[in-house]
Amino acid sequence: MARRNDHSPEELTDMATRRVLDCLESTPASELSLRSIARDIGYSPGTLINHFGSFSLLLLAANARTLDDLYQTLHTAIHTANEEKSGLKAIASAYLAFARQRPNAWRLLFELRLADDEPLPAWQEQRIAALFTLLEQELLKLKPNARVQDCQQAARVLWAGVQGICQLTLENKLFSPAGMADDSEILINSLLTHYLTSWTEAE
Amino acid sequence: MARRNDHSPEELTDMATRRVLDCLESTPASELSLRSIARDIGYSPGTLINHFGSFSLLLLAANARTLDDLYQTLHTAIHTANEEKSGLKAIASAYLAFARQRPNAWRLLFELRLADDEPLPAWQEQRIAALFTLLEQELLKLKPNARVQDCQQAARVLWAGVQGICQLTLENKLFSPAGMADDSEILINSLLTHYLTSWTEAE
DNA sequence: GTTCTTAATGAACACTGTTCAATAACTTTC
DNA sequence: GAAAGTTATTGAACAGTGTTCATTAAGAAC
Repeated sequence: MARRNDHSPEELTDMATRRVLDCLESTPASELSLRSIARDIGYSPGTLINHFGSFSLLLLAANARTLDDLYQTLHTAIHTANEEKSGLKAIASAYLAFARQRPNAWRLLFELRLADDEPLPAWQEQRIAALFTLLEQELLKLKPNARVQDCQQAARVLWAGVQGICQLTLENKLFSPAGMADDSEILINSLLTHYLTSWTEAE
Repeated sequence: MARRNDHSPEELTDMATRRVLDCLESTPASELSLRSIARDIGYSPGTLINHFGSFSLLLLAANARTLDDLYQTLHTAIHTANEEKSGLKAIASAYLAFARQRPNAWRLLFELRLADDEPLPAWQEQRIAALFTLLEQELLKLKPNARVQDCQQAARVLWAGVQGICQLTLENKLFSPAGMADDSEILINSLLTHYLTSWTEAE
């Protein structure tokens, strides 16, 4: 067969990544396949490989969409903060809700490991940096005289901590004994409250 | 071919799981295959399926060994604690060292997701419960009048938090800006110090 | 020594991601 | 407008995957 030209490259990217995310609504990432995605959008496997470079890079392109959605979600969540619920807690809640609502797409964000000779593209790093900036700004509000480096560090500790809680609860790997409050919302709240109490007071 | 009987079932389990862990020393879990493991130990793929039930369950059996090693490591680490380094920090350090030393085996502990109709076997849950107990005991030492449920909850928050830090640094996904102290040891220390400062004082 | 049980197998199945020569539709040149 | 050049798309082939299953023969039971 020969060139068809009934979709532009941008349209192809859009169709393929959208199809990936649609599948992830009901199917774990491990059950996706290049061939089924190609079949679904009416192209051959080779076409997708030509376009994205590899199946992994197609998934990475889908991750970019997820990251954009996530950024939007967290960004608007900040405005739901009030005197009882700090911006950071609002962000964390929104993050947990996002992970719960789209567990497969969210997991793929962290599961996907590229080959060592394929470094993470710059556009992906920028998206993640933007997320961290969101956190750092909130931390600075909480402790206006904090050093920039301390905010950066605390942002990473909290991010990783919340990430761990979301992940382990999603996978049911916290094995909470009966009688223990184990809603991840409560665990996250405990993490933020205790950490920030000491962090804002320190020094 | 017919039955060989030159290895007992226990020996077969031992050979196969050991081979899996040996491979993980130099190869990520995603590159393992049932067929290569079978080839390496001189059996057919079908034999391993007969014995373990599926490739995933073979990996799960390998995870059991890793969990046992991890428990031993953490258990002995407690004794390195002194007045400057609490038992919890000693455990966290040992945990990080373990993850760094055997990243592929450590990752497999969390990556492996069984089908929904294959619940985690009891012997696996017991191993994980033992790890949590280790933490809860240390927390009780730190705050002798704490309620059991609070120790259980704090153990899970800290475990998940340390887990998140280990994972994200191992995957290089914290994108630490220049000038920020980003050694995971420091991040973990920040998490434990701040969280525990507030937690032990609370109420 | 014969029957019964069962561990182990190779072949088959339906997949997978990736490569690549062949193709035909567009684009450019004359 | 026709010929030459470019390139998106393809099907077929490749080497691999996990799993199933009838067939086999060694060991156990009688």
